[in-house]
Amino acid sequence: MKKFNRTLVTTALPYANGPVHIGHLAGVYVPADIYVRYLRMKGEDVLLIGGSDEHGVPITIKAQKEGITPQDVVDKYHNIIKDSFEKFGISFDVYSRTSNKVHHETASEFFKTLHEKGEFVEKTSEQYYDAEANQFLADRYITGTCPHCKSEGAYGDQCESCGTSLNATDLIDPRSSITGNKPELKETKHWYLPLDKYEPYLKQWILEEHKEWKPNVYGQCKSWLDNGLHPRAVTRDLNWGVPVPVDGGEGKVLYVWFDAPIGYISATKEHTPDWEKYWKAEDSKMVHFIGKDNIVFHCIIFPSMLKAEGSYILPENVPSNEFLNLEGDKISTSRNWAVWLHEYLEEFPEKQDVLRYVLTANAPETKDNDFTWKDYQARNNNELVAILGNFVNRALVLTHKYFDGKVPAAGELNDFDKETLAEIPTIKAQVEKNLETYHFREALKEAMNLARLGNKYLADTEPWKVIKTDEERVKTIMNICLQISTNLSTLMEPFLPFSANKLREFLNIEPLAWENIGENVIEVGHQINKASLLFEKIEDATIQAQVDKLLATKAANEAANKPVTPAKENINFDDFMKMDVRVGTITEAEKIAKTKKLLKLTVDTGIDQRTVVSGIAEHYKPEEIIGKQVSILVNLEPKKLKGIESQGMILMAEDADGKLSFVSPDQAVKPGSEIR
RNA sequence: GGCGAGGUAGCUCAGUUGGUUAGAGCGCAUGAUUCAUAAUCAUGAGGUCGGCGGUUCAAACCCGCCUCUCGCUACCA
Repeated sequence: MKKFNRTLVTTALPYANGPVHIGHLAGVYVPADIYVRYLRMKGEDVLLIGGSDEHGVPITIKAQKEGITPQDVVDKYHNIIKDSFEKFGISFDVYSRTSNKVHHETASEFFKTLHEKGEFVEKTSEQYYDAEANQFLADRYITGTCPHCKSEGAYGDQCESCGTSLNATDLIDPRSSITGNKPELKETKHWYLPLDKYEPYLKQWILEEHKEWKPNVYGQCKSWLDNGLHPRAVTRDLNWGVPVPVDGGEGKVLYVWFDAPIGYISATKEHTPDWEKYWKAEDSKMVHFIGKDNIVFHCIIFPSMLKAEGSYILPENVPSNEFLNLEGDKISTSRNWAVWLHEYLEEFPEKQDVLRYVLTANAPETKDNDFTWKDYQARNNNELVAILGNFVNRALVLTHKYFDGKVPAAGELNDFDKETLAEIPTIKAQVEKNLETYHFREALKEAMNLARLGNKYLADTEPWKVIKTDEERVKTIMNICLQISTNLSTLMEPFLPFSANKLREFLNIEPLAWENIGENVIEVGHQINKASLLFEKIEDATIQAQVDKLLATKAANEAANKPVTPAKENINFDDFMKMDVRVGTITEAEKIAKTKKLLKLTVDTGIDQRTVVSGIAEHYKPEEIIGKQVSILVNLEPKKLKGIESQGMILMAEDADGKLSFVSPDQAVKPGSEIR
């Protein structure tokens, strides 16, 4: 194995268009923090780098919506995010931002270097341009009718209604969302990084030399590499970002994904004039902590950029977590389905470690996981309170009770004492092994075993009984319990820094080095402090309040967030009368094979029995809708879908969250009844 | 559509190069215990390892097909 002399740890840059939530913490920042705290305790040279990603189109859209400048948006969220991380004890050496001067200079230099080396390909293409707003339109700024499902309001890059990804030029009747005008096509030049050029190198580097990467990361890279890489545009027509620093770059900025990872470099520069040794020395190890949505950027694109530049090292590992869900649903900023860190800090003061613990114990390391408040409560009450907090409390209380809080001297150790103490180095080794291979969940579990060991030791030695007959023996027992407690304060430091600190206060000791674990470091006669509680039980009412809050916020936001679609143009009565809508009864329903959404329905329209293909399979099961009365447009011209002729259309009401429901008469009526 | 990851005890997850009775934590049951925030300790129940088929003396693990979940996906439509 390669020997490294220093480690550079980067954490994905959170996008500064909203606060951060538990998903961010669980996926990236807590594991990264555990890792660097561990390395620091071992006395290694390590930097933890982070910062806010402040460029890109969504920020300009948010600014426009709120009537403020993009800088206002990022200032606001950068401060909230930075503050949340600090309060959760994420021990950044530097937490920077991509809108600052150092970064603009660094990114600009980087681009120029590649440009001068001839690493870019320049290409001209046609893009939509809004003449009135005098700017090119990013895909997200163009809406129109989806060429596939014909629904309106599709974006230039994707139709949210049918999920298809699109090219802006495919949209029917495209509109600029800035002015509402019809945009025109205009030629524009962009710089592309020819990823295909680095493909052979990347294949060797990842597929051959980094088989130890996590399966999700390795698999994703392999998928990309096997499919072949293509040149990728690294500039955009936009005015918010790092300006393209070469001729012809006026009015253009670096693509946010080109600019953001360079943010790691700028942040390091900002932190230390010695930044180059972390980025360029062969004996430096770089590790990127990211979420699974970032894999391709950190494993393919950024390495290609670094390779193109030529003087940088590439990451040694890219531990990427999957996603954390919340109470069974995907975490979503726009739907406000999240536990926000700044809110948690207010509502659960002094409980940072509880969340750190729960998120580590249930981290989405191998697959998406679910965070529930009930699990949060259970882990706090049954693990932190009952196992860790309780053991420490027992040890301290007994020491005060029998020996006035002075560490007693151990007498001769019996076999059980020796066996117990011998467990400590074993646990230490297990924790190390797991931390070094990025298995934080397992590492934490092993660390908790030390507290379990303590509880078992007490149960087996029963000092509260022995004290009546053999005080000398109890001195030995308590000495060992205090040794375990001391070791716990060190072992838990990477995971639960606040509690480890509190425990040291109880024990009245200074921070220790990782290598002290397993050594007898607590002095005989040392006075310990009066114990208070390391963790407190969390009551049902507290948890219920959080669940209620979540549900209420969700409901409120759904109502407020989704504006009702504006009314369409007026039509005359004759137009309306052209539509023949009837009440029909569903008599048969079956799922159409190999489709996600489609059901084949047979409907009794009163006029006839007819077949209708309807995209409702995600909302209704075939067996539960038979006999249902629905509204059906009977004179829509037939259309073949998946080889089945659909003769009409079932009318559905679509809720803000996309949920469909039938439009049905509120009492049974005869099939064929007209709806007017 | 193509591709990737995942589907192991009620819940959350381990299972090394295929090798005996498939493990852990939480939850549950029973017992012990009272120093401790009714916390702790011991014991136990609970699994056709997503489904079907194949390779093998031997499959949770290798191969094929199917299925469910999550994700990625092209100047493809």
